[in-house]
Amino acid sequence: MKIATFNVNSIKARLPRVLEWLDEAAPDIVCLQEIKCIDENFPALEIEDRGYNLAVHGQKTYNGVALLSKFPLEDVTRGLPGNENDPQARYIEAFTGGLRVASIYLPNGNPRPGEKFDYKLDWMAHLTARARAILEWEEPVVLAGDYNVIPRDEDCFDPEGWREDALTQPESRAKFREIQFMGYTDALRQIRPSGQNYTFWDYQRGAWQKDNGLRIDHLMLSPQAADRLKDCQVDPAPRGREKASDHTPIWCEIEL
DNA sequence: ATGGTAGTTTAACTA
Repeated sequence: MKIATFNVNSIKARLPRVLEWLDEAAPDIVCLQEIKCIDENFPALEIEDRGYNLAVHGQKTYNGVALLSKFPLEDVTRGLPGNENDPQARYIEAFTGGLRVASIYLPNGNPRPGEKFDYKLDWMAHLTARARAILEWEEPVVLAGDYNVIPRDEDCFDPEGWREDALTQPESRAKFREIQFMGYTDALRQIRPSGQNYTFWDYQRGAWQKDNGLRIDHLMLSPQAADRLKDCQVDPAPRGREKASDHTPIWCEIEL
């Protein structure tokens, strides 16, 4: 079972890129973030033509997440349980193909300090609570998406330059580690304990050409998923194409 | 010190 996550930065602007990536990478389950459209405007026909079922939690202009799966999507949850009055569409979860999968678009949190950073930490507290609740069910789980957290300095091209950024703050990193300490495994670091493995390069200042990247898109696995993890890779190719997203896909293979 | 890019939307926000 191949599970991928991809922050597309507008599904409308990115549709040709996403379709060609689906054809070449052939993931079984896909978590999309920043679709930037309401549910009715999601290009469902083009995706369903590729054999995917889909569940969308959309929003006008900003945010928006979706799940694609070759298997039926059951028990679909839109928004984080316990955070029902959150106006921002950043979480969708479902049971599909024998796994529980969530597509996560965690708040950026800049500028910091301020209400954006407070919102980020509050949102992470709700995510942590959900992760803990799910863990008790002892299912294979993949919590995948754009976490907007650089877990360690080695995951950033310029740690000193990013020292004041919301993505590297001790509070952000501590909440990310809390998910690990309760029992979730960072799939990429399980398979590749060291090395860059960036998933994001800014559009500005030639970041892609200089390989000035960040590792902020993560696949977090419950023990029942981690025990069956076979591979995990960043796929940098989509970032180098015309009309690319500023993120690139990352995927893992789980033998169920 | 500023600006550099992209998307949505059409001036300003988010990233």
